[in-house]
Amino acid sequence: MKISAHEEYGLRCLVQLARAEVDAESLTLNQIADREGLSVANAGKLMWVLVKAGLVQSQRGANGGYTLARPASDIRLNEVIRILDEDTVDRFCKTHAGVLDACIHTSDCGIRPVIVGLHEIVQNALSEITLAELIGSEENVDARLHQIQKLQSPLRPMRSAH
Amino acid sequence: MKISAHEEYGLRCLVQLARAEVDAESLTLNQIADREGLSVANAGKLMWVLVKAGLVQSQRGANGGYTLARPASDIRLNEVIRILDEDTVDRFCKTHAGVLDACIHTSDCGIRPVIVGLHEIVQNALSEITLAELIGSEENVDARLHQIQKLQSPLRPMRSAH
DNA sequence: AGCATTCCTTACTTTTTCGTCAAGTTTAGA
DNA sequence: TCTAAACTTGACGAAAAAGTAAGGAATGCT
Repeated sequence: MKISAHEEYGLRCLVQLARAEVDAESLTLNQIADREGLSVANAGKLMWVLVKAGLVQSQRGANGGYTLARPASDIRLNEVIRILDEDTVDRFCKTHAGVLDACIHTSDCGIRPVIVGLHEIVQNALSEITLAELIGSEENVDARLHQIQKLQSPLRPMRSAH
Repeated sequence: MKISAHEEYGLRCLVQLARAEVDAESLTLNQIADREGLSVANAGKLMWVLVKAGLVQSQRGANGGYTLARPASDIRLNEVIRILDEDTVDRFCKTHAGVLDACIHTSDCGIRPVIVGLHEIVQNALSEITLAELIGSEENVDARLHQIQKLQSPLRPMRSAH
């Protein structure tokens, strides 16, 4: 259960754009790559994904650059992650079926809902955070995260099934 | 934000052992591999990780096999995932620092707490589920997951920082 | 004791993912 | 129109993950 390089880098680039938005500036590819320690080519490919998804606007030519398509306060992290994931969505049992062609658990599978449910939980948590909230100081972001986490109340155990 | 093959397969094997525990039986490697559609070699490697971590007990020789080291109702999924992750833990900014040696955000980073916080949220959700709860019917497991998800109350927005 | 069964361990091959390079296309300004 | 800045795209090579194979060691049964 880890976050991929694509996801993290994409998120970082968006945060840079969110910071630039405060001053109504646009960022060039070189600026973004520099600030995030990425190669220009890699950052370019990453930005293209975000542009294609409609999250970022690009302006070509001299004095061009990238800007957020919407205010940072309107962009929620679940949308960002969904875009950067893209391909990994929709393959639950299908890809991890092992040697078999079809999932061996098609009839009554205890694993599938766990996989799906976990993704839902993560998406749910992410939808509570906007890009704008990430440009604050580290302490603020940290506090925000723990605020979300605390609200997961303790649960009554479920009766054993069978 | 996806689950690796290791994690899913490992979880599946544990569920098989949990089912066998109900009848106080032990499962051989071939049985596990068969039921999960994995190659024997691959399942063997997987089981070895679980044995080493103390989650599973193994008995060599004729009539040998694998059994859970503890009752399934005592094994929570966060522990399972943590074991199967192992190597991916503890590398937040460090591994994804891009071209640079050190994280470019060491001073005041908005991304790091997000990465860490997300893992905590996932671990939190997982700690509410035990292996025993996964051997029920698919509907029960699904209901259980949504029960957890529902308890994430809506949050008040955090004031913008700066 | 010897044999069959089963787990344990190491090394290797295949596949996927990640990152980079290089060439091409579009735009803005002099 | 010409030039430079900037984005776009596809192909390539390196690194990591996933899966495979084979030999070794322990246990129980006859």
